[in-house]
Amino acid sequence: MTLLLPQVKAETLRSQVENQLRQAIVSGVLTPGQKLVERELCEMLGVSRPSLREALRRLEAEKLIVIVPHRGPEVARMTLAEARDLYAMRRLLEGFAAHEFTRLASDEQVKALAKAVKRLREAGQKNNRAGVLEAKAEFYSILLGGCGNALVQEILGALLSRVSLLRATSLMLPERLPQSLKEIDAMLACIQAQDAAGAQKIADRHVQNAELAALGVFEIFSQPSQPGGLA
Amino acid sequence: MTLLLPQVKAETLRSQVENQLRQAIVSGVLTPGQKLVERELCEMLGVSRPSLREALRRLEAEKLIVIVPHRGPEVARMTLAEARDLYAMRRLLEGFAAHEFTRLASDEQVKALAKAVKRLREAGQKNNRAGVLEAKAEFYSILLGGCGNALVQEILGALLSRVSLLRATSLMLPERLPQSLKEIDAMLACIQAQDAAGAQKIADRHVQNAELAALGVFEIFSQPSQPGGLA
DNA sequence: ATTGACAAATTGTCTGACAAAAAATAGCAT
DNA sequence: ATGCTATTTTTTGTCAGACAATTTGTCAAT
Repeated sequence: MTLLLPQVKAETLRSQVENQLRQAIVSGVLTPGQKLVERELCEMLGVSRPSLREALRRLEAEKLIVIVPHRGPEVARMTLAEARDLYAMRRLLEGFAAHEFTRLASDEQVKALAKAVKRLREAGQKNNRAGVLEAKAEFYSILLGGCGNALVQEILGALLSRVSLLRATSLMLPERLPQSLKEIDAMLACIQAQDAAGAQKIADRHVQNAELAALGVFEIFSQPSQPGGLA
Repeated sequence: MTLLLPQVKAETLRSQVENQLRQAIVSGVLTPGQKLVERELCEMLGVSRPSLREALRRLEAEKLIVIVPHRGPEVARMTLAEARDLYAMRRLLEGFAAHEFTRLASDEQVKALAKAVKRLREAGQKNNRAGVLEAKAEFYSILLGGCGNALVQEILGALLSRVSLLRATSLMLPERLPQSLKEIDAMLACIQAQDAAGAQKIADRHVQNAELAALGVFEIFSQPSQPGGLA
């Protein structure tokens, strides 16, 4: 009789901690290079050390944090080389996803994608930052969900999380959005025209342009990575 | 004065446990679907539950094990669909690696690759199973190390671990080795001839053929996945 | 055979503890 | 004051023990 709407939690405490920390990292509340002290996080999140440490291990495996033995965890920092590698992977994987989506997606999925693009454009015109991010997430969700390969979804999802370790990306949005929208429109057109190769090429170039924009400001925001700075 | 060869451990206990379990899984000592009971593993490895559980979380993030809340961890099983997705990724990533290796590798790296191929062929002729696996690992290590993208190395490494969850791969070796060697030889030839596109194409086809061989025997070894078998 | 209640086993989580390593501090010599 | 060394403090790595919640296994009753 006690079952009207149970199943509301169903989530283990550890996974909640994991999600909170992940969210804090990708949203920039915890910044790259920031040291994470276990005891502080425990108090902050209201959990015990074992639960916290298990969550940290997951995030470490995702490369969102780095744990040096006996020195503790800190939010991962990305070097320029790592950023380049990451964008190269994105080009490969997003190109693949666009190609396969074109081949395999149902009419409904294509329509849903078009709808997401429309919402993206509207949010962009209104300068609605949160709306843009949301619509973009929706766009990726549909694209990856419809490309017929769950692994791409999994891997690219992890990569996109890591992208947020570059402070550049969120700052990049304003200027590049119009150009970005044009590229996405072109991609959608190819998809609707069943031009898989074209969609792939555009997706590839889209990421390439995003890379140029992001890495362009990389130097400016370059964190004091190694203590080798000379006078 | 007590320092002739310290630094032998330098490794945290948790990471040792992690490595031992990973090794046990990829080598088939722990078989897909096998239930892993925490207490048993603790006794077996001589560590406490917290250390073990942290190691399990890492392996869970690598998708080598699955942990269902309140039901505990077990060695991951791969469905046919997952295997297909995985091979599609391998085609993409190994093709990319071959392409970039051709472009970027130094003469020394190309020579080292040729040497690894030679060792692979010799081990194959002697029917030396362990030698083949070792040479193949060496081959991949050089290829990925020389492709100029550490991320590919990281991701493909994880994928190759998962491949061993298909019992097929190790059993597949005997018959397909000659054909496999021919393909690798051809790839090496393209690399030496600076034909990046050719090397990529061959790498792609190589993985495709491996997929056919592996998935061909998939049905035979198909584990009792879901309890939905009807009479 | 199916169902249901009960018992056993296992996981999720917490507390407390301690050695070892790293970081911070103080003290000393220059 | 500056730089180096030694000591204290902090933090992590690891363990033991405990307990509630949940799943799994057992067994009787219909």
